[in-house]
This record gives sequence, structure tokens and C-alpha cells, in this order.
Amino acid sequence: MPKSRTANAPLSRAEARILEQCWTLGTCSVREILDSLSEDERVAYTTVQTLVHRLEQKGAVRRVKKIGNAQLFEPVLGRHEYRRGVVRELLQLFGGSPRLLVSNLLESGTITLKDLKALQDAARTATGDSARRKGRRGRRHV
Amino acid sequence: MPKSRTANAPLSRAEARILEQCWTLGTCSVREILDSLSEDERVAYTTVQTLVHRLEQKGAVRRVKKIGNAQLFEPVLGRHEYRRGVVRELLQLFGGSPRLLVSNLLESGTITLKDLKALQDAARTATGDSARRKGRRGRRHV
DNA sequence: CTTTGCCTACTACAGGTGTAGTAGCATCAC
DNA sequence: GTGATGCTACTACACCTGTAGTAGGCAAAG
Repeated sequence: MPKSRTANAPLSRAEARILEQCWTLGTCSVREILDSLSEDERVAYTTVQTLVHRLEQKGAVRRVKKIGNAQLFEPVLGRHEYRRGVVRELLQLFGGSPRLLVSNLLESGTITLKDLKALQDAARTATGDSARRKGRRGRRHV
Repeated sequence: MPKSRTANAPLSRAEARILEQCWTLGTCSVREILDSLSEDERVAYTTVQTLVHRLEQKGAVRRVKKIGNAQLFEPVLGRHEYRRGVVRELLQLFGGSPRLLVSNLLESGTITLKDLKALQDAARTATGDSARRKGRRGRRHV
């Protein structure tokens, strides 16, 4: 039977979409998330609410404070960890071989040799360069 | 609401697992699929049967002939197409940027620069070599 | 203080998914 | 032919997911 909706259970498509908005918005309320959705993704307020609730159950977000009668949430699971997990999932499809995966990208023309080259250069400088970039992007708290 | 179980609808995890066995086995029966599953994946005969049935509804396999009273199935959806689809799905997570995806693989140490290098070489010879490789890998029919 | 409005906690429900049971027909070994 | 076996077609069912409605509470506006 399908997975239990407890801590670090896998996120569904819709849940991930909401979490994504949380990443963009930082600490935010249900309404803010709703408003941040594009026209064609708009759903009912309660739908977002339910999804946020489920995300909370799965430990992907947590409520941090209450302002007035509104609850503010904040992502716990980071974009990076999440992506890592999903990619790991995907890799199983390729027998755990990331090379096969990239190879697939190449064959289907999704990525080009030029792209790979660029990535290599970027990676080389990032790793071998000074020390270790720790700031990542400009995390404006909110 | 979730997707309809009609032609080329997305495959669920379990369905994909079964299809995978079909790829390995080639034309095969429900029992053969069941028997080919490893110890810890073993499920009831009827479970496999149901999954094969759903795969059929989704157009991923088709019944080719009947031997005795047993039905033989054959994959319609190829491993390659399937993978391509899943990767495309995943890419949306990375804003459609395959570079970000590979970048993630690098950062998490899932793939190395050496791997990329090897892939590039392989790709270069395959593409730029003679004319156009049309056989891909040794596609032994079945 | 009452009204108005947004917020939250439940509840709901149809369709998907994972897993399996049952009934009945087709075959094969006698 | 007859019984043993295995196969297929239904049926079942709990849990997940996507989406939303409802009731009731807090708080700002008047």
C-alpha cells in the first residue's frame, strides 16, 4: 500500500509545487502562496491550505509564528535536498548510473556537448578555485 | 484530479517496475514476470496480472499471442522513450534546465568530472564519427 | 459592541495505486 | 473423459492525491 503521510514521506506533485513557492517566498502565509501562483495554476484557498497542511505532516514546512490570526510557514526541506532526493529516485531508473542518465540527455538532444563543457569548467573553478563558496544565492530572509 | 488510465497515461512506480521486467524478458507471460522478480519484490500473481492489465490499458504493452491458455505480452513503449519521458518530467523541477540537473549531480558527487569527460568522448565519436549511428546499442530483438 | 472578512480546522469525494481474493474456463496427465 | 492445475476476468479495498466546501473563530472597521 502507498506510503504513509508521515515525516519525510515523498512529496506529491502538487505538494512539491507549493513547497517551491515557499522557497521563493521564504516565510509566508497560505494566502501569499495562493496569490503567488500563476493564473493557470490558481486553485481554491482551501486547496493550498490542505497541501500546506500535508507538507507540514511530512515535515517539509513548519509553522513559525502567528500574525493576527494568520499562520506563517517556512520551508524546512531545502530545494537542494529535495532535488537531490528526486534525482536519486530517478537514477534508479537508470540502474543507478548517472552516466546513463546524462547519456540519455545527450542522445535526446536535451543537453549538448557545449553544455557539458560549460559545466565542467564551472565545476572545476568552483571546486579547485579559492576555497568553497558558502553564500549560495542572496537568501533575503523576509 | 489524477490522470485517466487511457493511452500513454503516465506509469506508476509499480507499473514501471513490471514494464522493466518486460523489457528484460522480451515477449513474456504474467508468470514469467512474476518469477523474474527478486525475492523482496515478490507479490501475488494477481497483482502482477493487474499491473500488466493496467499497462495494457495505458498502451505500454500489448498481448501478442496465446500459448495454451496463457497470454503472452510484449512491451510497446520502449525503455528509451519511457526514460526520455521521465527525464522530461524531472527536468521541470529544474526549471527545464538540464544543466542545473547535471550541476546537481556534480555537486552531490553523484557524478564526477571524469564521468562527464568520458561521456563527452563517447558522444563525440558516436556523433562526429562516420555518419550517423542508427543501431544504437546491440538491440537483440526479442 | 456588532458587523465583516479573512483564517483555520474539519470534512468530503472522485479517481489513482498497490495488493490481493474469487470464480470459472482451458489444458494436460491419466 | 476426468480431475488437477494454471490462467484469465472480475471484484475488493485501503490509502494517496487533487480539489474544494463548511463551520466557527479572531480581529479590524464602524
